[in-house]
Amino acid sequence: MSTPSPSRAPRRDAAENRESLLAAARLVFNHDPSASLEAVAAQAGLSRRSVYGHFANREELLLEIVTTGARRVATALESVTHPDPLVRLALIASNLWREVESVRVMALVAVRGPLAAHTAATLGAIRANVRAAIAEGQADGSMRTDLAVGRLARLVEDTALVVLEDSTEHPLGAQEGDRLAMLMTLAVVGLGWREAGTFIDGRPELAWPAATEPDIESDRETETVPE
Amino acid sequence: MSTPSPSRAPRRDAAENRESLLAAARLVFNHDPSASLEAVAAQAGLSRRSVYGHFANREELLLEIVTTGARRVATALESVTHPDPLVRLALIASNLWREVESVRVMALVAVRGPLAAHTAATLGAIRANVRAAIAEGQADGSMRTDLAVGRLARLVEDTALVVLEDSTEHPLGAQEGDRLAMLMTLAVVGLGWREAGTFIDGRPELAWPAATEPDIESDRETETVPE
DNA sequence: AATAACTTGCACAGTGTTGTGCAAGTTATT
DNA sequence: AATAACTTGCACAACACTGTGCAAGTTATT
Repeated sequence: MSTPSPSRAPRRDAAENRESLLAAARLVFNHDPSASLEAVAAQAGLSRRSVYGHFANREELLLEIVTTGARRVATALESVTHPDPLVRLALIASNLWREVESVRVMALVAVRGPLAAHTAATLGAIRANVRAAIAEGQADGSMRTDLAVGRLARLVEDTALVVLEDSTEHPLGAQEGDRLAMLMTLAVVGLGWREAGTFIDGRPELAWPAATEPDIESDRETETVPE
Repeated sequence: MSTPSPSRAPRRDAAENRESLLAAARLVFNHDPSASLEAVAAQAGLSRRSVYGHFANREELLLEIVTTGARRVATALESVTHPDPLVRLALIASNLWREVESVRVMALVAVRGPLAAHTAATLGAIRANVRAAIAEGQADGSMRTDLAVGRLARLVEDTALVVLEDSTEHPLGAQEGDRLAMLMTLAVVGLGWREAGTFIDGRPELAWPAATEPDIESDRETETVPE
């Protein structure tokens, strides 16, 4: 039943085209989530008609992008573990930024749009992780206790998205964005800005990974995040 | 030239219907910004056809809602003046919440959607106000200086919108929302959570206005913002 | 009661999209 | 070189919506 018999192996370029379409869709939808399939196909260098050779409908295409993206982010983030809940949160923020930076708009769609319900399951693990870290931080006194866990968790999430949104219109270097994501997260959970800054600087886990080629731009001051 | 002569005064109910349509549009579009005029008309108890008796097209209707809304908010906020820039920011956040609470989604559309360019002028005054407060706060050491004014200003704005968004899905009492808006704003500009809390509690200007009818639900604790 | 002002319902044109069928073409695989 | 796998272009139906014209109705105003 696995090999009906009178057929041949599927062509390899078909798979490539499928990937082209996915890549094109990521690009185009990241610019305008409600773009037409015509636009996507054009970007992929294919015809609109052929889209339907790979995906049953628009919905399915969209869904594939979003779910694989969500899975990618989820696996990257659920590996984050650290005894200190503040560090854990900061690491989550940092990793999220790195993963999602290049597909910001789609990420927002995935989280906000009608597909939110579908990604909720995949992203549930992350959410749980954030929630747990906050509960722990509230318990040990390192995070604010004037807001309920659930609300605070959502505010933390949304704040991460804010950084993404803002950087969409006002670009930010990878490193600056990384730091900003952490700073904002810490701010929301209750740390004052000096506290947050020294906290980050004091933990090697939160440091920006040293360049592979040693100090190639070590003369560049990065104390502050420029506009 | 003001009264051509062979006509009559316009009917009073027409103006009412126009208002009904605007109210309906606010309601419906606030639920789904891309809803059809059919839906709007139905909500107003009128026919789709009659919409065109009052507005040239969809765009014009949308525009009227957004611009009058923006004007309303702008006039409410530009009157905010206070020597202390922190208080000023908190007041802006607080007033914004009160003005916009009931039309959250439309507010987001007005600020984010394609009409953003149109409202930008109206809301420019507020933005300038926020920016000025931040610059002042940075100068006198009451706000963080690790982020540039422009970026910080945008983050403050976006954070206000986050509170609006979150409260759309997870409703919040008027007073709780008010306080949360202030807390988040202060957090973003650098205050630790205890600092922010005592700051708000220490300024009568930032207190929730006393009920007109004395303590009608005074038994309700509102120290914390529930989920 | 007369009449202008307004509303309504219907029909219709136009637009932009999605999704399908099919015949003819191109291309990878065997 | 044969052939299945894939792409393409075109035509077509369907849908949901916007905007307009018009004749017939209803209602406020005078």
